[in-house]
Amino acid sequence: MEERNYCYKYPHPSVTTDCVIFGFDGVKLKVLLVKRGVEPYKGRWALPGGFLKMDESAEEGALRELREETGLNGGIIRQLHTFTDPSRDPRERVITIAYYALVRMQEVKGGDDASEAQWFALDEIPPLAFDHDCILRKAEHTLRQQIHFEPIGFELLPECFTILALQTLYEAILGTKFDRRNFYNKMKRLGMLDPTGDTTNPSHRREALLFRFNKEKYDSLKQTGFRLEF
Amino acid sequence: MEERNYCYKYPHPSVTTDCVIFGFDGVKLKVLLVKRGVEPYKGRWALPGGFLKMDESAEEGALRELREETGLNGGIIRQLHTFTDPSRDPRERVITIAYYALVRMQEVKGGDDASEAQWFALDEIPPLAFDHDCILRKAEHTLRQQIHFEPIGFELLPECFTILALQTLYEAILGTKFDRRNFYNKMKRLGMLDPTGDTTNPSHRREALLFRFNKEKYDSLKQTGFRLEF
DNA sequence: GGTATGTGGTGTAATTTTTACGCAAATTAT
DNA sequence: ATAATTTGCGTAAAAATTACACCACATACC
Repeated sequence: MEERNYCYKYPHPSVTTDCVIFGFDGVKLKVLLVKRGVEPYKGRWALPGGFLKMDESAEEGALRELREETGLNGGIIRQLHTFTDPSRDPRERVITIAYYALVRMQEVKGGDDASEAQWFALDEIPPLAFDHDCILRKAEHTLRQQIHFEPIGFELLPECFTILALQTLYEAILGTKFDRRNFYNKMKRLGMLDPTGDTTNPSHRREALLFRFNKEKYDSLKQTGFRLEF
Repeated sequence: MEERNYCYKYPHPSVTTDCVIFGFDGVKLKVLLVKRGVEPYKGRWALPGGFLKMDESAEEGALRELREETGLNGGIIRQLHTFTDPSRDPRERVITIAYYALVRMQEVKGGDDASEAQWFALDEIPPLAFDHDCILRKAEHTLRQQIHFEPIGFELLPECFTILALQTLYEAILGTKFDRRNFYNKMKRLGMLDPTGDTTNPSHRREALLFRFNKEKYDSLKQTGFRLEF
């Protein structure tokens, strides 16, 4: 028989965490999904996540599930929203605390053997388990809002990048186009990009300068009441 | 004996909601607190809130608790953050889903007889129960961020207000000072304020024009990719 | 080699927005 | 009446945004 040793005077909901992991392949924004191995929604793609343990905070739980399911380690995750629709899980009352994160795809071993984790472009998302499409849309929206204030975009790029790569990323997130030269000038004027001195390997026509994000400069600018805008 | 009829295979945390209710008295930002009548923290001030029922969403639960504890009815609440520190409640594992809202103090019957609810200025907050001071600080920060994008400030003002009242509110929220004439010009240029034709009663030197927030105009402007800025 | 072509870095003039004020009318205390 | 305050409106200077022009570099092709 099944044991049910945890008893309460009043009913308690289950609590899970889910993570929306964004990546950028140089052209498109991508999201990391895992294939569910158990019911319900067995075989469907879903956001990595799972049940919260009693001795860990939600953030710790989300990071643990992420490590277990995708091999991703550490990194910064941000709380997105808590989804509480009483019928969002067909089994029982489950509320989920959703997080989102931005990672460098380059640093994640793609298509691992054991892992059932896979990157999907945002315009090619398969049907998802539970209300995960709703969570994903909320994360997209929040990312778009957030990028106006904080330089979180740099977390998606390799340490050294060209201005064009940065512009392409911002265009992918915001769904707009910028004038190449104005974008260039704006980034230069903001002064948060340090030239590395290196250039790209000449796969394209002309070599482009590589830059690095200067977080110290950003932090000092932020203190003097400055706003990152796009 | 105490009954414990709700049993699970794995331990479940308790889930509560808490609300940070902001008001504006024309000079300062205020927060609505309630005095706890039960242990733990009996007699201390706390955010209105309570345990989530199994058949209601967190938003519904937060609104219900708000009604029960402060008499406040309806209105818009926004999810703030979910607090999950395993030791944030001395009794057992409790996570809380925090909301915040902006209400017109004028429409709330102040100092009710039965109710133990009371407004406090943000710089005169008493010691709070649990981690409620942490929740409050987070709400302040989020409000400051939010006010840059959405015209939520109008929810704190009476339907008709002077430009000066609006400016005082923005200054109270953001902690800055604006030039009176520039603020005036900016609001006029944005075109979201409709003159009511009326003026204030002449308690002050000169009568001031009363305006009304034009939500339709704001919505149409937002569609054309406009940004509210301060 | 010489020419065409796509890409990368820099500059600049026109326009718009922000900032810093001036000023007069309305109202009230003295 | 006079002084003091508050409100409404305007305007010139500074700064930011926008829309481009221009040339250097690297490759492809003849």
